[in-house]
Amino acid sequence: MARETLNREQIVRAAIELLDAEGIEGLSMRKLGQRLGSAATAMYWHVGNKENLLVLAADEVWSEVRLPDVATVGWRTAARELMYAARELCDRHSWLVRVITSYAAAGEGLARFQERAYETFEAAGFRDADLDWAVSTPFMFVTGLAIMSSSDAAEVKKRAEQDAAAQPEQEAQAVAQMNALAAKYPRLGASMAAQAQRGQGFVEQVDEVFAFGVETILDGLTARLAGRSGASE
Amino acid sequence: MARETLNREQIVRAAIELLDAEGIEGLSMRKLGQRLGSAATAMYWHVGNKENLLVLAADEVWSEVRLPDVATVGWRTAARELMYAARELCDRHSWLVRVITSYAAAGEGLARFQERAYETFEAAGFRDADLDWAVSTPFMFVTGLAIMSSSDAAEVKKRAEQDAAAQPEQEAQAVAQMNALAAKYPRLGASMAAQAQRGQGFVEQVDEVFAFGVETILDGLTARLAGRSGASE
DNA sequence: ACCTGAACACCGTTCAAGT
DNA sequence: ACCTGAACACCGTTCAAGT
Repeated sequence: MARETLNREQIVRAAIELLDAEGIEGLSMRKLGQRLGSAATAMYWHVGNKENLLVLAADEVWSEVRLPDVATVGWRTAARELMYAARELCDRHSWLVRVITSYAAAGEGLARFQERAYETFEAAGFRDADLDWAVSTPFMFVTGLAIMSSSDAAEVKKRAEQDAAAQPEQEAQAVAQMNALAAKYPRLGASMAAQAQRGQGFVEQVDEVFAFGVETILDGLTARLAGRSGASE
Repeated sequence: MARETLNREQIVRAAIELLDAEGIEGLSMRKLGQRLGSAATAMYWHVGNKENLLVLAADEVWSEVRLPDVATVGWRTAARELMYAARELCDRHSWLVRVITSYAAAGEGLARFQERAYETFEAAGFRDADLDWAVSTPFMFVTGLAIMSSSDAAEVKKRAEQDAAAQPEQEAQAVAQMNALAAKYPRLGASMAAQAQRGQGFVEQVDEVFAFGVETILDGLTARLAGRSGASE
């Protein structure tokens, strides 16, 4: 616990702990300062500002991710493993996906991950601009799914349910609106009813949606490769 | 301009205007109150709180979206048009994608859109849980891409560049880091160099990435349909 | 080189009090 | 039923002053 001076690494580590524990809205410079036994404003010297601190934290966690060996498992398995690894990372650090604004603006941790992605899709047979696009497509899907299933989202939902439970009048109104929508939009209603009958909420379904989406995209990429001559090695 | 009392619709409309003009960080209850000529706290009676106001605003803009006629254009075209329409909506309202936490928690505007999506993928031949997943997959991709290319992201980037320009020392450091990454991660470096040579930044590429991703996913869904017996009508 | 404390300009939200 | 104003408990950030 004893330490001479603050440093950047230490601040980033503490920020990640706080983010993991309390989510993106739980991080404030004052709380972080308290955690580090410093004035809230001490961090500005080391990390510039809060936004930059978030970028540093995001890059740091990217380097946790385990990378497949493309040469031994083949491109399709490697691509699948990269997608699952990215999703798992977003799951473990629910705030990560909210920090990612642009993959381009990043450091060592993400670069390492991206390089392996390039290697993977190059092995598949993609070249030049096609290669860029093939790398991007799966990770836009992962990002979108992570946004939907981030625990921030889950927390918002839980809170909404608690509020509703606390105010039975509002709860009843929400149910009435749901029923009205289900009646007006029959396919949506049927899907909701089926999910309710299976006892599946969004959380249970999300793993299956992810698996479906991953295979769909891999199939789609395979189809694009097949649509060319001599593209695959 | 003269009006008797505030109402929910009016508040939501003003919020959308403010959000479109200044982005999600430009919306505050105080500014909104000012715009409406009311006390900042007057809105609480009508919309409960800020989060709920954002949800109402998001649902409102969803009803702007134009829906294709599945019966006349066929499922593949309809699916493509739904994806393009959703992306265009996210482009026009850069804050939308940041408000969407879960598609499930929504109202009339989104329900209308989703119903057409269900209709589209049902026409393609998907049923039951597969239908849910087929509907979800494209929109997770759209969401992910919208996140990356949201003008909030663009603004963050622009601001970073301005900061860098103002502080040439930092600028030089950033360039040095980029070069170091490009050297360490050759495929990434090659891609960056190629993009620079083509004079393409992220903004120019994103339309092409989107087009590629859309066709990839449509191909992937087609492949999944073909993998079954009698699934397609 | 590194840190503190006060200060500035904001936030969302509650709530008694008004009409 | 609807609105106001003051107040509370927060924010991120700057900057002079200290060591």
